[in-house]
Amino acid sequence: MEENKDITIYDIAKKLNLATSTISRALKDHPSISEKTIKKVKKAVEEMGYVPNTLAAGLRGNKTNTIGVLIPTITQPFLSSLISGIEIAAQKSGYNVIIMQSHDSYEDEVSLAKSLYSSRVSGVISSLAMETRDTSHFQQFVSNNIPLVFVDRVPKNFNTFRVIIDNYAAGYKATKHLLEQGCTRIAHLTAGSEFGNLYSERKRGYLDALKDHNLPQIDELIVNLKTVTYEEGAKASNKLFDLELRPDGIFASGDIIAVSAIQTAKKRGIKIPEELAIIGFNNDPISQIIDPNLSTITHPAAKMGKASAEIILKNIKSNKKDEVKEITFLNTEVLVRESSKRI
Amino acid sequence: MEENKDITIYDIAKKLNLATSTISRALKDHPSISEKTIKKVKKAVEEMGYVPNTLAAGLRGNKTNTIGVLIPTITQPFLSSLISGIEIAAQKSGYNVIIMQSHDSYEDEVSLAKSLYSSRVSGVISSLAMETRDTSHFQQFVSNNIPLVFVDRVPKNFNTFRVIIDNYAAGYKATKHLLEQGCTRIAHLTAGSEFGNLYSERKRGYLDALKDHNLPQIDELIVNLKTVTYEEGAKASNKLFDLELRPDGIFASGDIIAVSAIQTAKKRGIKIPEELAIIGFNNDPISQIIDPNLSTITHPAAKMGKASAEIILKNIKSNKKDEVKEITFLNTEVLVRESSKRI
DNA sequence: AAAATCAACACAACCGGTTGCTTTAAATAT
DNA sequence: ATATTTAAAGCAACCGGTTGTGTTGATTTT
Repeated sequence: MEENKDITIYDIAKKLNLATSTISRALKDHPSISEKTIKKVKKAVEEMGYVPNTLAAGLRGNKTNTIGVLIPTITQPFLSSLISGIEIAAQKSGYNVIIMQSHDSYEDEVSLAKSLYSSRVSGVISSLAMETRDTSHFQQFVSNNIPLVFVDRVPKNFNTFRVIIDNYAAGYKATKHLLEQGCTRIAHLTAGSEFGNLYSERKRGYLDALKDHNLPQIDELIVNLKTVTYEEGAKASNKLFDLELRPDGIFASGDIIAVSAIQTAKKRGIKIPEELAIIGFNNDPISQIIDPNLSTITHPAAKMGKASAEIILKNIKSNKKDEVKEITFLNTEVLVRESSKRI
Repeated sequence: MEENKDITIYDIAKKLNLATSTISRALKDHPSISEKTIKKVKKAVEEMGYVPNTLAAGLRGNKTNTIGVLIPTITQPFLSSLISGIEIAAQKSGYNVIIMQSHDSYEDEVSLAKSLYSSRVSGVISSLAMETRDTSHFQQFVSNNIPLVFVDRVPKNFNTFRVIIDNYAAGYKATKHLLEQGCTRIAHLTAGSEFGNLYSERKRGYLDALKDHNLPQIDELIVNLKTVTYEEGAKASNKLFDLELRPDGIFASGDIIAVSAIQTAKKRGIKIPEELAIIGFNNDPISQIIDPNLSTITHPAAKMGKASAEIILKNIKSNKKDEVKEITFLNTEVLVRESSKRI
């Protein structure tokens, strides 16, 4: 069992009769090392199969070239695209991404945040867990000058970078679109809590759009789902379809819910979009698979990831702890497809 | 700008008039530290807000409690579920997961493997990039006793752990199912290379099933896609539907392709499953959304991730470098839904 | 030719835990 | 009362790069 010890810069230094500091500097093309030596070092590195130990470098320099991402789950299309966007931007700058899933649990989020801090990530990007109300476990990053970006589901009162869409405007646009298609009884399928001001903002947009078109708020047309799942969507849809006065339009705050509504409606023989126009939210892959194709609101996941990563990269080692951090708004668009196209 | 230096065990040692070694041991409930001292230390840790530095610990101990995952992308449902499975198992044992995407590029894979090695991960789980032919960049892990698990798309000749499904059997089962539904001209939509023996194995199963049912291999019914995308699926499907003798069944080696085939067929007015039975592969979410629902082969992503992680955890620090590593096979099942149900 | 300048590299402390070995003091044995 | 064992904690090297400060010999300046 030969011990396969790692090659270190000490081994290279010994072989070339140089100091470790010279090796270290040569590897980063430091100007005070001669061309000749740099070449010699790099050749030896190649031959001996040296691989730098980022732990040692990180420990000494107190930085790790790693961005931590703390999100509810990676299996949702929106979030996996978000990560992908982060990852591509990070990789381009030589940064790695370490991903942790809170599974929407507050307890896990707290513990994982501590773990991220322990591993001395250079920056953190997070989308809050559904359960989360108190966000003080993120304070450690700000206090220690580790750039922190909240994305999509963000806390309201926390002075750090935020990358979001204008959920209010998006909700307004979605509803307005249905109104323009001639809908007069528009239902809204929403979810979860008022925290994270995601669904609640969309709902606010929905309500204001109605008001601006002189339509009343009808409470029985607004259904609040416990969880954003297909099953809950079907349950809520059935509730709507059982009403004496059925809605002629649905704005669902998520594509899964909208798809569920479409299929539930189809089972009942309700014609889409003639009798019922439906618009979703997110532009998930399923929105293009469902028949009829689902109209939806675009949610620029990859762009949001990219923007978040770039903010992190720009603010690493900036030492502007106490400044007011900007909020980045990304655009959403109404994507009109078959499920809502009446005219 | 107050310098917010991290609290270290030195700070705690100083405050309590103890040695750093005592602090370190107290934090891990070492038997040679008294209960009283342990309590005192933990209280101080709490009060002073000490957070351990895993870099330092990792450097000293040459281990990091981190599992590296190197896969083509995380946006495919199969792969994001795989990661999720890995992550849950890892988190349970106090391990973190660092994820890197090769984007199916060989060059990226090589560079990311080096990066994973640099960060001294305790284990590596990888699914090969499409482009990859040579896998010698993974040798460094095995040589240094870092457990390596290949999952799903695995190399043939590399003595390390592998977690896979029996793609041959799955391809056979899928085809057999179509045969049992009365299909006699079964097409096969496959993809990519012969390397990674993923699609090629499924195809072999397809061919053997035909043979066992005394049906000939018809080359015009076997279409090889360049990439596994909706568009390529549509193109291939149209090619099939343009044939003089159209197929009456399609076994598509992926749900996206199958869904694409369904929608292409529907556009042409081909009745599914009456005129054309279709079965996919993976059991992606879209398979339940498409109308008619897609029959498919289950691909136990989360289980495969869990199994991979458990193998890593079991083999960390085992020092059995030269042993023959086992292959883990997970089960697949034929999931019969509407798209293939004729009887 | 002596002094000043500079290129190129060496020295050694440092980052923050971990761990084998030693020391100290209290408890037990003789 | 002395020797022996044991519990509890201290000492210091170590992991592998990084970096501020020195050192040396060669080149340039006056």
